[in-house]
Parts: sequence; C-alpha cells; structure tokens
Amino acid sequence: MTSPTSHSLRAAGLRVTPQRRSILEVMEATDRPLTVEEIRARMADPQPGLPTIYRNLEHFVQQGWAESLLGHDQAMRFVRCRSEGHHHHIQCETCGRTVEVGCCGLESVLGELQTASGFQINRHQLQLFGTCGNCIQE
Amino acid sequence: MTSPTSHSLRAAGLRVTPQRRSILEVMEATDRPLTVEEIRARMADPQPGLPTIYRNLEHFVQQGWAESLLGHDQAMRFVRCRSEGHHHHIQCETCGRTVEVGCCGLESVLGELQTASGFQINRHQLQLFGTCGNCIQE
DNA sequence: TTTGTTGCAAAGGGTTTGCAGGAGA
DNA sequence: TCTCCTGCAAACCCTTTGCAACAAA
Repeated sequence: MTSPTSHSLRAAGLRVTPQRRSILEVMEATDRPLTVEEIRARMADPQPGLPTIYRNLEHFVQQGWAESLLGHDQAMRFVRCRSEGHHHHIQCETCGRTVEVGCCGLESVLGELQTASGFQINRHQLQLFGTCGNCIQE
Repeated sequence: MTSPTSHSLRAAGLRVTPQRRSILEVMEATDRPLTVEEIRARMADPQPGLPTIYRNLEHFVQQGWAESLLGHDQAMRFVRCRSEGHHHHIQCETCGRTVEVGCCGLESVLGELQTASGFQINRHQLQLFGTCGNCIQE
C-alpha cells in the first residue's frame, strides 16, 4: 500500500494540515505500533494536543491507512497499514517491531473449527507475539 | 473443567463469601461473556460494589477459573473457563453465546507464519466471531 | 482473635466532547 | 469567505486504590 499523501488526504475529503502530515510521517517512519502519547512525542514542536491526534487517527483508520491494535498490556496502539486486505500482526515482545502477515492456511483451520463448533465463522482476529530475527540473534 | 466450589475457593486460599459464590454462580449460569456491570445486574440484592467484583474476578482469572475477553467494542468481559489449557472463543454475533474451541490445526499455520516472518512465535490470541447453530436456523 | 473481604468514596488514567479561535481551499 | 480543523479545558467512563468496618475461620 502506498503511503498516504497530501493527495490522498484531499481525495478522502480531508484538508491537508501540518498536524495530519506529521502524524502520517511518524507512523510511516516506524514499524512499531505506537500509543497516542508516543506519536505525539515523536512529532516536532509545536506538538498538537492529544484530541487532535485521536480525531485524526479515527479518520486514518476509517480510510484504511492505519489500524488500532490492543497489545497484551491492553494499551491502544496504532500502526500504518502497509498492505491491503485482511492480514494479521506479529509483534516482537523484545523490541516491539511489528510486521504484517497474511492469512496463509488459516482458512482450513477456520473450516475445521466451523465444523467442530456448529458456528458459521464470519470474522476473526489473530494476534501473534514472539521474537523477531534480530532479537533472536542477540 | 469442574465448576469452582466452596472447596476450590478454600483450596485456593480464598475465603468463602456470599459475594464470591454469587459471582461464580452468575458466570456459571451463562455462556456469554459479561461485563462487570452485567455481572452485578444478575446478582441478587444486596448487590456488591463494583470494586468487589473487579477484585474477585482478578482472583478467578489468576486461578484459571475465568478469562477476560476484549470484544470488538473493546469492552472488557469475563467468561467462565470450561476447559483446561489453551483454547479460543467463538462468539455468536447475534445472541452473544460463546463457546470454547481448541487449537486444532493452528500449530501448522503458526509454523508457516514463523518461517514466512522470521519471527519465533511465542504466544497467540485468536478471537472468532460468527453465527451459532441456533441463530442460523432462525 | 486474626486476617482476609467488603463497602464506600475518592483518585486515576486514557479517551471523548464542546466550543471558540484559526487556517485550509 | 466558508468550512473544516485545532487547541484547550472540561467531561466522561471504566477501573483501581485507600481505609475503616465487617465477617470468615
């Protein structure tokens, strides 16, 4: 997925403001989900208020440019979506780096679970936690 | 998993109080995850304060008798664990009924994802949403 | 009698809302 | 100019904490 630009903002009916560009840049520059506070901390002065960040993230999630994740500490974090369509996240418990992974093979498992439970499965949510390649080496 | 009784409370070093028994009974009587408020609403008068329920649920989760789930509305809900060991939940989006399902087949998917991502996967969390057998018929 | 539990009130923390002033288009 | 957006402050809501009174063992 291409990074949202001024053009995408306008195309989405959103005005181009320094705050918006800055939030998008911060999220673009990292592969780690960030809390709202963390996003603000990475923005240049003058940093916007938290409500501004919350309101914009809401827009970005709506546009499919970002996603909110609830980590194991149950804090809400936001990441840029780098691929289109359904995917999951695997997060390194050591360094926090997060990558997107596809759904490869999950469908057959869902089929089995569907049979076993008698439910028709409509949606699913999978969160993975582990150690990334870099952190394993250390 | 057998339902926690006065005996299990004592075995866990917890005193047997009417409040505890009542919370356990409420959770036992439903297969739908409940918020703390919902648990209280189902308790007979005099209903305990919310802090009491929160504190006891903490104990129950620690004992493996209950689990906390974050629904898609991101509200914290609690369910009785009816089986031991690792499992997932599938919740009916129509009636709220929730059943536990095993991990059947998921391991091989995790293996693939591990290879694809270069991560070593330590933990995972899978939430399933769908329609239960009863609701499909209607 | 001892110590864990409860109830109440208040604190806490993250998120949302309201509204006036400011800035894109 | 016309809206949309931001900043600030306050409101909100859920959850946790502190402490005195109470009750299980």
